[in-house]
Amino acid sequence: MSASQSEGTQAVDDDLLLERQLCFALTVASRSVVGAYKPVLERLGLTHPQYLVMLCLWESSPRSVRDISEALAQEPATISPLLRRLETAGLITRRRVEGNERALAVALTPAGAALRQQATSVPGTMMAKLGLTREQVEALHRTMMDLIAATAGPQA
Amino acid sequence: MSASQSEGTQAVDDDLLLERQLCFALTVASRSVVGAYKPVLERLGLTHPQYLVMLCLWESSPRSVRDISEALAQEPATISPLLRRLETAGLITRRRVEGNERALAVALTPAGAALRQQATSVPGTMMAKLGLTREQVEALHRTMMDLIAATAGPQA
DNA sequence: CACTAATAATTAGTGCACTAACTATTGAAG
DNA sequence: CTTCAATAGTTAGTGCACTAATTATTAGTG
Repeated sequence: MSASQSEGTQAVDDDLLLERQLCFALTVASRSVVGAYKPVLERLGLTHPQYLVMLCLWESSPRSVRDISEALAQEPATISPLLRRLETAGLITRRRVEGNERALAVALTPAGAALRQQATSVPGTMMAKLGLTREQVEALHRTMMDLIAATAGPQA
Repeated sequence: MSASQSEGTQAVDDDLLLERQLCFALTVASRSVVGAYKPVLERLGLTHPQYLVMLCLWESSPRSVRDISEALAQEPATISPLLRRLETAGLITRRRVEGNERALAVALTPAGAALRQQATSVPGTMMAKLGLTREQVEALHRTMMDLIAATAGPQA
């Protein structure tokens, strides 16, 4: 029952302490940070996942659902209803691509494009709110990307 | 090309690049790690949030809903239906506390307590799966706790 | 004691995320 | 050309997470 240590049972038991779980800290951190974004994004009328989709489209505008879902590392089934809500909000349009009737062209409306201006202040606001320097944000970002790579890693 | 430099607009625009968003990296990392747990926890018949509740109860068994919700940093409204499913699975019981009819005593059943044995291998399995050393896990954990503290910090 | 505050848990409603199943188009092969 | 597989999106179903509203009990105050 050991775990590469000399003191089998106790070490394994300690590993089951809630506070020691990386997965616990990670999910709480994720929810906390998303929660911190909430009031800021509310002023744009966006939820956090919707904000990510808009970031996506501000970078390049007519994109397919699959393209967006890959950029955000999410299932198309998750993105689909989310896009419907953004369309209802008047920020994007969904049209079939001519020449490929099964693909969808998701594009910004003028309102959606205009929202970008208001969004430019979000990263700075959040950095201030979290009390992080640009360097700290970048370090955290690298750490997260490494972790993502680890999950996608060897043989998953 | 950074912002602490002389070129204002460009830096702000760069901040809106999806790939640079800490919130993006963090949510993807969280989903990825939870996803990596999934097949491992499936063998215990638990989802990831349910696993966290069980960790909680393995540490101390008759606990109130509020107590659990505070330990997990989640709303009681989130925990409530989750506990109902754990009760249906036969892992916990929910009984009113005598002497305080509004509080609920959430306690492990023998089956719930027994499941702990099988769970002892989870942290080690996950460390191996992610290719992380104990030191790396601890460093990541500290980083996340710091980030959580930052969101709870100054004036939220 | 009656009235009110506060506390404990649940329910309703919205939205996100996943898997599995389904429709519809496109492309490839015989 | 027709069949069959691959691709693109959507829908259905389960579960998590939050806010707001509701019910029930307990505690405090006049």
